[in-house]
Amino acid sequence: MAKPENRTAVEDYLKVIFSLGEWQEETVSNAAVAARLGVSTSSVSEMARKLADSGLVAHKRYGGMRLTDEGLEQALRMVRRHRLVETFLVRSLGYSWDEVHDDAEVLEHAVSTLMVDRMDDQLGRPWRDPHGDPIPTPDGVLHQPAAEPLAASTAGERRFVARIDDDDPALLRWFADTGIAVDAEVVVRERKPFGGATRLEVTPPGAAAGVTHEVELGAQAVAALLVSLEPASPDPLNDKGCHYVGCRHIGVPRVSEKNR
Amino acid sequence: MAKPENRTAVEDYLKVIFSLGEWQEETVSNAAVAARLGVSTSSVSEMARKLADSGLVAHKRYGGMRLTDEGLEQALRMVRRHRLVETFLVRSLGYSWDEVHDDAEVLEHAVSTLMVDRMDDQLGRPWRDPHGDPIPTPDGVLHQPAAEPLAASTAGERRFVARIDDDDPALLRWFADTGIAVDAEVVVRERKPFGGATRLEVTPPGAAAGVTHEVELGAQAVAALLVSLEPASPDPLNDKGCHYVGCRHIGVPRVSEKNR
DNA sequence: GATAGAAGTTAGGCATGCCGAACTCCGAGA
DNA sequence: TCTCGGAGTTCGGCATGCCTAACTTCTATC
Ligand SMILES: [Mn+2]
Ligand SMILES: [Mn+2]
Ligand SMILES: [Mn+2]
Ligand SMILES: [Mn+2]
Repeated sequence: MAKPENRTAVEDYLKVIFSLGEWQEETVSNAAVAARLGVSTSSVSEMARKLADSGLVAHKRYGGMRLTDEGLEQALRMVRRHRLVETFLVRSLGYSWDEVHDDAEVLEHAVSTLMVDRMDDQLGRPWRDPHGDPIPTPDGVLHQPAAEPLAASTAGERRFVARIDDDDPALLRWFADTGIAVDAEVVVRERKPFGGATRLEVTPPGAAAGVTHEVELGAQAVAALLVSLEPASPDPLNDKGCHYVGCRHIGVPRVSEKNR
Repeated sequence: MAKPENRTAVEDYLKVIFSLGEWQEETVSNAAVAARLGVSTSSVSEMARKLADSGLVAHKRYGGMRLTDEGLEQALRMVRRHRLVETFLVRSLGYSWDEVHDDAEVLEHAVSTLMVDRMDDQLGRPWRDPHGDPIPTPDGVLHQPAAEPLAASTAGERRFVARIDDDDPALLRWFADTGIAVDAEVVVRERKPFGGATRLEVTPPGAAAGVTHEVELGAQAVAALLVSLEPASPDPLNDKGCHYVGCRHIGVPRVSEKNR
């Protein structure tokens, strides 16, 4: 029987460090990683040293840590796996978008590169997952849309839902019920003060023009939405393959086998 | 991040004990398990005690071990996962039959029951995998075809390929080239003595009647083939869902959720 | 029936990854 | 500048699962 070669701990740490580091601009605190992974800070200290020894993170004692280029590359590879798996489960196996995250969390450590390639082929090289999160390219570049929290929008502004936090399945189901999905057009009608509700006029994606309805979102729902000023373009906008204007590129492009 | 809940070691041991135990009729030796898993016999001794403590195997000190009903049920669940995953990789992701085994060996420990169900649905409830190995039913019964080693057939006898050992990818590719596949009809032309070659007349599955060719198999190739006297029936033969005459049923049928 | 060697077990260790408890650093406020 | 509390680290332990080496048991043969 083939041995699983358990790298799942390292892989999970890299993913968390990546996502906590504001896409690796900032240094990440020990405590934040511990909270996200649900482990103790002493465990994080130990792993930080191991990752530093392997050259995956830069770690200053009593300071935080930050991914090295090598660590970033591996983190992006895991993000790609996670999001491709989620997309596959939804599009090819009939999962709903609230069911995929936990399964993907396990599968991302188990799928071979062959399987990743086959899923990618079958899905037609998707560029984002069911929640709008961009899928890093095979050569390790993440196209980061210029999206900001819905909380930053004020009454009267029109936005497009770009990404939806997939942490809470119940919230995702509620969003589905209310027509809030990736690419939905939303106009902020009212923002009640002091953490009050936000009223939106929602045009679900693909709806006939003018088919809108109103939705009232609580703070938790608002926090789960990232919106962009301009809609996503189904086709790439330029030769870099960007689907959003003002898209940032994260990661050191890996030289593919062919180009070497 | 969800924790992987590493039960892969236990799962692999159960599978091996199952397959070595002639479908759990006999007691399995420590050394055989060690050889199959590529671990030392002392590791097997330790695991044997743990499995016995969990009630998954019956283990007599210095004697062999044998699966309990509970252990058999779990082993069959793993076999089902392995073979369904292989079938899925071939039919839905374009793997060839020599590529699937190693990937399935990892994935079988990672797929959720939801994913197993969805794959099963999408594949139309397959009853055997790409190598002809029967897939245990969801309620834990394995329909074991009455197949015997090709080595037991003598010149002049006609057989149908029922199962092909998937251990050696190179051998599988060679079989594919020579038209030997599950459901192929073979007539033994000659058996050379002293471990010599076996000459077969092969009718590949689905070939027009009379389209045959000759193949000469070495001992290793012969050992990889299980053949049956009568062809498999694509549709179930009876209300038990058997696809072969003389099919044996292994495993204690689990009462499904609905029937309880 | 004795006995050597094979088969199985136990003991002691290593590696990973986690924990709580105790210690150390560091910087913000007095 | 001093200090104190929170963040970070180290330490000893636990659990898995594997190993080698030494030991025990079983049995096949004489
Ligand atoms: Mn996810
Ligand atoms: Mn996602
Ligand atoms: Mn297999
Ligand atoms: Mn297998």
